[in-house]
Amino acid sequence: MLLNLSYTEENYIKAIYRLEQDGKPVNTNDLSEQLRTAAASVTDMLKKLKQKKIVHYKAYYGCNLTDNGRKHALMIIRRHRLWEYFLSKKLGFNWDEVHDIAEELEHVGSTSLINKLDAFLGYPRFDPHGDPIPDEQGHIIKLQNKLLSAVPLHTPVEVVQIGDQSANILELLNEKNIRIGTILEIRKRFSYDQSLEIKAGGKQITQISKELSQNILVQEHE
Amino acid sequence: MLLNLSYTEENYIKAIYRLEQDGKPVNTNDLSEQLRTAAASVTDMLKKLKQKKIVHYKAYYGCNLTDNGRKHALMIIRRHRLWEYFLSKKLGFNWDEVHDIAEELEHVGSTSLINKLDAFLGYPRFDPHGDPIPDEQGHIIKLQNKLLSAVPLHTPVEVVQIGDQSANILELLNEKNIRIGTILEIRKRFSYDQSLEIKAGGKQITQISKELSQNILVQEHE
DNA sequence: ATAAAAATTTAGACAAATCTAAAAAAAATA
DNA sequence: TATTTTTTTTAGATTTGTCTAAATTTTTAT
Repeated sequence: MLLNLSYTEENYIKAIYRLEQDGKPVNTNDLSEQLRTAAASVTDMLKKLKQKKIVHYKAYYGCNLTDNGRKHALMIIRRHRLWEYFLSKKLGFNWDEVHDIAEELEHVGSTSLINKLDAFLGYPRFDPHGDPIPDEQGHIIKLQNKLLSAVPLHTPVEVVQIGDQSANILELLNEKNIRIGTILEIRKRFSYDQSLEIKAGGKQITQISKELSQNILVQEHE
Repeated sequence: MLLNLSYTEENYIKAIYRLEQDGKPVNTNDLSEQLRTAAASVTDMLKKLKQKKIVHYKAYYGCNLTDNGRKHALMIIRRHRLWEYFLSKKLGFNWDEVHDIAEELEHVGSTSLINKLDAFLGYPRFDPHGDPIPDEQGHIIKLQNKLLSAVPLHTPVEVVQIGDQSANILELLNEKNIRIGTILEIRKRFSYDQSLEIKAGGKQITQISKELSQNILVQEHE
């Protein structure tokens, strides 16, 4: 049912999916930045993906995934997140090491491989960063998480997801002993740079920059 | 220490390693057949691999792996066989389904991935087809197995390895209930086509073609 | 030893994905 | 609205791995 796509095409689809979250069309320039590829190359690829009915594309307007394209995206994400779970839970990698390896493994396309891996792992619903794993049909749990930056003072919240997947952010969070499940509470908010002073895990006090606070997703804690 | 190679280059190295087993130089034509690629393309690639010091190559003569090339080959084989073991033992695939998937997984190059996978699997020494798995240093157990075609009549032997890895042969062996560990005994040998009549697993009588008998490796059974 | 056959390499072309530089369109600004 | 700036596309070139057809070298057979 789904076409066989090249490694490169899959990376474009993933990037479009990521940038598309609000329904608006995705710019060529934003895509070119996301993929670190010249804008001219992106234009070429978008024409190709249009031909394959993976994106809607109009010159000078931008692109969106078709229903079919979105299915592809969800399958790639499913593969990526299942491998991340495997690497972290079975092979003992740290959560800040799994992303790059999963980035390669996700392109191995066999459907039966992924479904058997899913079963082997016990049908996990979230990857080690707290992101939901789409099921075999491409259904994905929608979370109503808040950004830490939007949480009021003195309200205990639980870390449930990290927005950015770079090794850099995960290294920083490790340093501060913040991981999925950690309870946070904001003590002060500095309006000068919108940085925060928080209590992490019930005792440790630490400073959080604006950028970081916009990449930590939390839920209320009882 | 080892260079980063493309998917394609790795496939050439694997094919050369396979054809090189007896130390003699590998012909361009044999390689081109093995890889299902035009001989002219093979010539081009051999020049490139020579530049990268992966093969010794002289025009009209043939090629051999350098010591460095052989190290690469052993690492690719290590990755392939560890994935085959994982697919078969952990995910529950049949042994005739694992080869093609491992063929893709083997190109994911992370060394720490493979070493952690090895540990997770308990450092297995043989893959599901009975082939030895090279260790982290590239050491590989040399087996002195016999081809079934070379075994005398009425001598019980144990299947320890399958030479050819195609799904076709494995399907045929499944049909005949022959797998690693099965005890075989040759009952008759037909000189017309060198086919065999054998007893498999102590009771079942079945016919084996010459081709098949040259791809079943066995050891003496007590 | 010489001619015929087989194997291998060279030459030139092609497809995929990329690039830079220039042109064109859309958006922002005056 | 006219002009400038930004974004996007077109044009033409590059790299990797591939192909076919022709030329060359090696091997085989007469």
